[in-house]
This record gives sequence, structure tokens and C-alpha cells, in this order.
Amino acid sequence: MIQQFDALCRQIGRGLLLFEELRLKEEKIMSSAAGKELAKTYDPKGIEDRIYQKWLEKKYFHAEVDHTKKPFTIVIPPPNITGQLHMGHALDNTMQDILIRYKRMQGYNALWQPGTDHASISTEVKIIEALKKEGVDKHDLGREKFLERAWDWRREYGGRIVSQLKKLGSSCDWDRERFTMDEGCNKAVTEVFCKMHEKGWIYKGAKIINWCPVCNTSISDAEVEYEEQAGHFWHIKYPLVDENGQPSRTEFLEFATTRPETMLGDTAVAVNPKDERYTYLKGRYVWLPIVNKAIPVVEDEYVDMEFGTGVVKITPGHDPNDFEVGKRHDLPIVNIMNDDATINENGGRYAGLDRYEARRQILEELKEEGLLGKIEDYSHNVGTHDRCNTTIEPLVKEQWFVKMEELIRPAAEAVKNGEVKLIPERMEKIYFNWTDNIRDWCISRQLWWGHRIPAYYCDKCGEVVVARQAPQVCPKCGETHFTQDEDVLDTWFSSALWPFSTLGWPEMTEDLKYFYPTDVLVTGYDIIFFWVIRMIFSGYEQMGERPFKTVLFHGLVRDSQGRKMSKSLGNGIDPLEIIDQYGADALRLMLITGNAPGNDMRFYYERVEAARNFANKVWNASRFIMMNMEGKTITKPEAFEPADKWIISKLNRLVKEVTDNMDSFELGIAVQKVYDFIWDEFCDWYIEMVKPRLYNSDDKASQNAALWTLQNVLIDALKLLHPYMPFITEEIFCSLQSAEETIMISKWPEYQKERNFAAEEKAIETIKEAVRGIRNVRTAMNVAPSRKAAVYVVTEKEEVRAAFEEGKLFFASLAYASEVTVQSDRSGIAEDAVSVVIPGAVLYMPFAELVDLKQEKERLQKEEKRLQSELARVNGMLKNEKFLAKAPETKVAEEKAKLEKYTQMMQQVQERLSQL
RNA sequence: GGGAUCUUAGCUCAGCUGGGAGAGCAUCUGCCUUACAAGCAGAGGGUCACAGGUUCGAGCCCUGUAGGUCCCACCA
Repeated sequence: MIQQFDALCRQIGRGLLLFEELRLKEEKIMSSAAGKELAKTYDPKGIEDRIYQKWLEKKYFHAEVDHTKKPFTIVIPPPNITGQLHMGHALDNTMQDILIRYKRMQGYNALWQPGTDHASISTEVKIIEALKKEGVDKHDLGREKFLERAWDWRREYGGRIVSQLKKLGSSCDWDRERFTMDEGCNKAVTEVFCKMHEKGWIYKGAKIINWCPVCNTSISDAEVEYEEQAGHFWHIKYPLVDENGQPSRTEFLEFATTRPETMLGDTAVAVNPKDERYTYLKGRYVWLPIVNKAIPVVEDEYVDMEFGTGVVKITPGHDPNDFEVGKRHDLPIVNIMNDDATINENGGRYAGLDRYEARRQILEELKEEGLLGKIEDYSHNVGTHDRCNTTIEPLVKEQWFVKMEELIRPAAEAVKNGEVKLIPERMEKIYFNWTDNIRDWCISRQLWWGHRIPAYYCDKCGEVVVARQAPQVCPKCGETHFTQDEDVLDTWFSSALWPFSTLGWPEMTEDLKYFYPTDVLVTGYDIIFFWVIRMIFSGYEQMGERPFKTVLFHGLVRDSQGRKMSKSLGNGIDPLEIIDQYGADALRLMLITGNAPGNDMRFYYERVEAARNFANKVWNASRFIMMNMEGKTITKPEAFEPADKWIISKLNRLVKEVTDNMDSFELGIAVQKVYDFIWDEFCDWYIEMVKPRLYNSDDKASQNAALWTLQNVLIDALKLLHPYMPFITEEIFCSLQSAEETIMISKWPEYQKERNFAAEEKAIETIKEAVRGIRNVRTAMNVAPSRKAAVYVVTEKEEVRAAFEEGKLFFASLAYASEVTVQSDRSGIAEDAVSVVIPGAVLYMPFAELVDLKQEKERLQKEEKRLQSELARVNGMLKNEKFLAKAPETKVAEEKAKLEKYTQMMQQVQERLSQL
């Protein structure tokens, strides 16, 4: 009973505390709203939109030709107008924004060329879906009305994705926004088509292509996705044709197929010429059941004697391999299917049936006739359309193609000789795999939304005229009426021209001359074939030059379980929700940290929180600095203290490393270094070191030096961070100093030799070592932080004594010392004081009643053991003749320095042990 | 069938051209220290998948093995 009562009281007490806490928080918020104090936590809401608006108004994103500056150009992979921003876009655009902001700060004339893609088939499918909901069929609506709908769509959704990119902080030059179907791009498309047609590199021909029966269009090889499906292997017998031209009742030829319905289009069976089992078949015919006609037996190397019975039915109209066999043997092509994959009139009484229903009934009939043998389960790869997942149907149709053989050569060469660099390098293999096995590109699509093919057919004689404008008179018959080709181009045809069509091509504009070739392309590895390769060969063919110097690939953003984010799984995470909840900066930081180029990554809320926490850390450090700056005039100090020089020196090295990393596109590594510097070195050490000086108004010079250093180191750190976290850095930068109106176009920090202070760095690191040692011992001994102790620093080394003397003030506060005494021997120190050995010095803390000499001894013995093993390692190396002979000098010197350090510490430890 | 890639702390991943194993999260301990509890100070935790090799020295280079992921090709 009493216990329960106690528990209840505790609960109430906790509740009251919570209530009090809330009240205090509210007070803070109120006072910050009144402008007195910055909020305790960083709240990106409101700030981000306000800042973005400012950037837009000031036109910081806008780039104009300026020959006094070097250009740096990135073209955006144009997002489809079909949807909205997803995590992949967020990552892609974050990377681009980081690069473009970095270069802009370095003084380049940085252009990030934005735009959107009409995405032919994807958009058309979406519009058809929308129409379906209204009960309208595309064909009832008609081409013209349909296109009106499509433009409405583009007006609505094109704008949406742009506003989402803005939320992310993307510093695109929106004044230059383009669309793959705007006037300029259309012109480029027509120009390329006509030019390549004149060259003979674009042609129309009847070839076997991939047909999607649902989308009712041809698609390119790249758009076919193979998936493993469980199917069957049906063994079928065709009777041989006897000397009377009739099907034999005794002689049969057996083979197996996964697609029995295609027999309606068989025009031969094939065996391998080397196959002795079948030499007797030479020149003979087999009887094609159901269709009831004789078809020849042909001999072709294509047939694998080891596989199955060594007999293959040949359907040139519906199989790419059979098509090739058919060409070699001059076989007729029988097309048995309509565009919707139902059987056509060539299928006799099966006409009108769906391909799968036809298969069922044909098998039934074969069975009845005793021509169906065993049925095996068989798992095989089936080609499907990547947009709608429908099983594609290979069939022969007249289509437009781009001849690839010569076009691909400079593109392959460019990557081979390094003119175009792929990051990571392994992407080159994927790239070459494609260029080495190139096939002609089927570019016509039986769709409406897209660039209509500039080919015109004479209404009278059918003559084909490919021209930039509709022809007036038929060159052949003089007719004046023409009908334009109904088809549109593959969506990638126009995106292939994107790096130069957006800059004004085919006109040789100033923009084009100045900003082309672009510098970096940032994209996912999943569109190497679709897009990257096609841009490269288009660039060389049309511009005579590479479209970009470097391609930086990133991977997929997956969910926390490593699955692809997809609508059907419902595991997608909306970047806008994350921005709303944590801020764009946090999302950006999360996406870029701990991820190597080309690698997939997983999305974790915990990681966004960590990024948000960092934003908050930066915010609070800045808040602290600003609070201390208030009311003071800070001037460049005459003299710095070692701590100041230490952090300046550290920052200086950071600047160099970060710049190097960013130049080699190691964005994740670069920001990790900035993160560590700000949090560990600057916040956890420097700010703490400097606090006593800030609170002591007696020494104005020292206070001023500290404030100046705080302010200037923070500013440079913010600059390094700005490409990654543009909003918070801008917000702080603008409150910190009034001279510049934005961090966005402030100068990127540069490494300066004279900011390198090796001696001070060493001195401060020694003190840090001492602080860590003392904290360690205190924690181990369970000493309350509130309990201060005297600390004696004992060392014979003059420079170490000087370091501690100079850093006494902050050393005392960081090491919980009531007073610090620096001396050269241990006279006057109690025998039973706790000791800490650091390189070059021994620290003593007299804690009489707390010290357990036995424990103290154990601690030191442990340290002795550790040093012993270190010494063994170092000695092992330094006594190795081969190491001394072959290792680089710097490495040897490094090890020698360590030997000295450990030897000294060992002496100190042993000396202390002998005293106990 | 060909190729790529991965296997590093409980989880997710970094680790640049070979020179003493890192981060975030999680766990444990102690702190409401007047910038930050979204914080501070500590701690524990790894035969870097396995087996060989090259090297003074291997998480990193080479060979092989096992498992995972992906791409390409597609033998009906």
C-alpha cells in the first residue's frame, strides 16, 4: 500500500516536472518570437521558404555568358512530368546542387540547367488511365483532343515537380527552364532526324521488334525486362511428308516448345547440319498440323544438338532467332497476330482468340490428334515491357531505326581514352558491354504524345519524304497532298540531345559556345543505356564534342529493409514529408553521408534524425557565439592564444582536405569531415576551451581574440557546409555578419600556408590528452563532476610546462580542477595521489580518501602492459632490416618518433609504479 | 552462360593510390555543467566471410571457395 502510494507520488512529481519543462519551453519560444533570443532548437519551417525566395529574387541562380569567368555547367536529368519527386530525385538533385553551389562559391560561372521531360509513353499511359476513369477511350477522343489533354497534364504536373525541386533547395537557373517538347527541343529533334536520315543512319525497315500488346506500340531492346516465369515445355510431333506429299502416319519429328501457339506461323523446322541423327532429313518436308501444309526441314548452325531433341520449329514472324534463321534460308514470314496479341486471319479458325486461349485450344487439338507428347515444367525468362509489365510479343513490323554501328564508335572511344570519365570506374564495364553489343535502335513508337516523325507520305504515289517542313510537292509524281507519319519518337531520342538542345542547338548560340560541353552529369546507374550512352554519341555526332566531362553515378534509395521503393509495395517515402518534418537540410545531409558513388543506400528515419540533430548542433553553437558577441566590437586580434591557433590550423587543414575531396567527387567523405570538425573539434573542444576567456571581462584582448576566432572559424565552417546544408548556413551567416548579404556567393575558403601552426597544434593535443586522461580516471573512480580536485602537472620539458601554463585556465575547467600547478618534479605532491601518464608529462590528483592504492597500481600495470605491446610492435618494425631498407623515410621517421614517445611514457609509468 | 558488386561493431554503412580498424544508431555508466537532454562526459563491442599467395607490411593487391545482390545474354 505504502509502496503504491510512493509510486503514485513519483508519477505525479514527474508529471509536474514535465509541466514545468513545457512552461519554460513556451517562455523561450515567446521570448524568441519577440526577437530577444534565438530559439533553442532550429526550426527549418518558414526559414527555408523565406531564404529560397530571397535567392530567387536576388537572381543568384541565374547565369549569363561572361567571358571573364570560367563556366561550370550541369544539366539536370529532366524529371518526367508524370509524377512527383521521389527519394531518387532528392538524392540526384542534392548531389547536383552540392556540386553547383561549391563551384559557384569558388568563383565559377555556374549554370545548372533545369527542365522536364515529356516522357512519351509513361505520360501517355497515365493520361489513358485518367481517361478510362471518365469512361473515355483514347481513340474515341482522337489524336488532336488527346494531345490537348496531354498539354493540360503537362501544365499541371510539370509545375508541381519544379516546385518540389525548389523545396529541396535546388539552385537551378529557373529562367532557363526547358521542356523536351518545347519549340527549341522540337527543332533540335527534327534537325537530328533529318540530318541522320540524309546520312543514311536513320532508315525505315521491316524487322522483328518488341511489341507491347497493351500499350500497342513497339519498344526498344532497352525497354524489355526479362523475368523468370514458370512455364511448360510441350513436346510436339510433326509428321514427315511422304513421297506422295501427304503426312506420314509412321514417321514423326519431335521437338519441344514453350510457345505452341506460334506453330501457326511456322515456316520450317531446323536441325544442325552436323547432326548425324538427322542427315536423312536433308531436303525433306514436315507436315504442319492444324494449318495443314508442308514446310521444309532446313539445316542451320543455330540449332544446339545437345539441347532437347535437336530439332527446332522455326517461326520467323515471332521469334528474333527464328527471324535470323528465316533470313538465311529465305523462309516466308507469317504474322499470326493482331496488335492486341489476338490471333489474326492467318491462324485460320483460331483467328480472334487471345494468344493464351489459342495456346490452350491448339494443345487440345494436338492432343486429340496424338501429336502432343510429354509436358515438362520449365522455368524460363520472358520478356516484359518495363512500363506495364505485359509480356512482349516479338513481331515483324515496319519501323524507323537508327543505325548504330558507326554512331557508337566515338562514344565507346571517349570512355576508353578517358575523355568522358565515369565514376565509379566499374560503370565502364557496363557501358562497354552495351557499346560492344550494339544493335540498331528502334525509335518509332505507335503513340501520340511525343515528337511526331518528320516523314511525309505522298497521298498519290506513297513516296516518303523526310523533311524539316511538310513538303509542298511530291518530287516523284507532283502530288501536293501528303500525310505525315503517324508515329512519334522514342522519348530518349529527345533526351539524348538535352545537353545541347537546352543551350540553343541547332543554332550556334553564345550560350552553347560558352557552356558546352557541360562539366558533370549526375544520374543513376539504371539509365546508362537509355540515356547516358545516347547523350554521348549524340554529343559527338551533332556537336563534334563530348556532352560532359564526368558522369557521377549514384545508386537507388531503398527502404529500411533494402527493398526498392515502389507504389505497389507502398513503401515509398515522400521527400516532401521528410522536408516538412525535419527540414531540407537534414534530408540532404542524410542522403549524402555514408554513401559511396554508385552504391545503393537504405533510408532510415534514425539517420534523418541524426542529420537533424547536427543541424541543431550547428544552430546552437552559432547561437552561443552570437550571444557572446552581442554588444561587443570585435576586431582582428593582435595576438592569438595557442587554442585559437590550434583551431585555425585545424580548420586550415580541413579546408584543404574538403576541397580535395570535393574535387574528386567524394562528397560523402567531404561532409563527414566537416561534420566531425564542427561537432568534435569546434563544439566539444574549442568552444569549451574558450568559455573561461569569454566569461572573464578583465582580459579584453584575450576575449576579443576568442570571439574573433569563434566567429571566423564558424564562418568558414559554414561555408564548407553550405553546399550540403544551404538553408541553415545562410540563416546563420546572415545573422552573424552584416557585410555580405549571402553565403551562397561568398568566397570558398582556401588553404593558407601561414595558417598552419604545428607547435600550437601539438601543445593543445597534449592538453587534450591530459584532459581525457583525467576524465577517464575520474569516471573510473566514480568521482562526481561537482567535486573538483587540485591537479599537478609534472614534466621536465619546458615547452610542455609552457603549454600547460598558457592553457591553465581552460585546462582547469575541462579537467574539473580546483587549481592547476605546473612543476618540474613531484615535490610537494602527496604520495597517494592519483596519477595519469601522458606523453611528456605525469599528472597527479590528490584525492586522499578516494584513492585505493591497489586499484591505482592495477591501473598503471595495465597501462604498462599496453605500452609494452606497443613498444614490441614498433621495435619489431624498426629492427627489421628490410623495413628500414624498403619503407619510405617518412614512415620510418614516424615509427621512430613513436618509439621515443612510448619509451618515455614507459619510464614514467615504471617510475610511478616503483613509488607505490 | 558472361560480367559486376558486396560480405568490416548488435543494426546500417564509410574506409582515397597497402603503413597502427571508423561513423551514425543501439547498449551500459554518470551528469538538468547558464549554446544544445535533438545535449555533455565516459565505457563495452570487430581473427575486416573463408583458404592460399604477393609484400618489410594486406580490410585494401592477386588466386580460389562459400553466400547475397544486381546487370547483360537467352537454347527453341
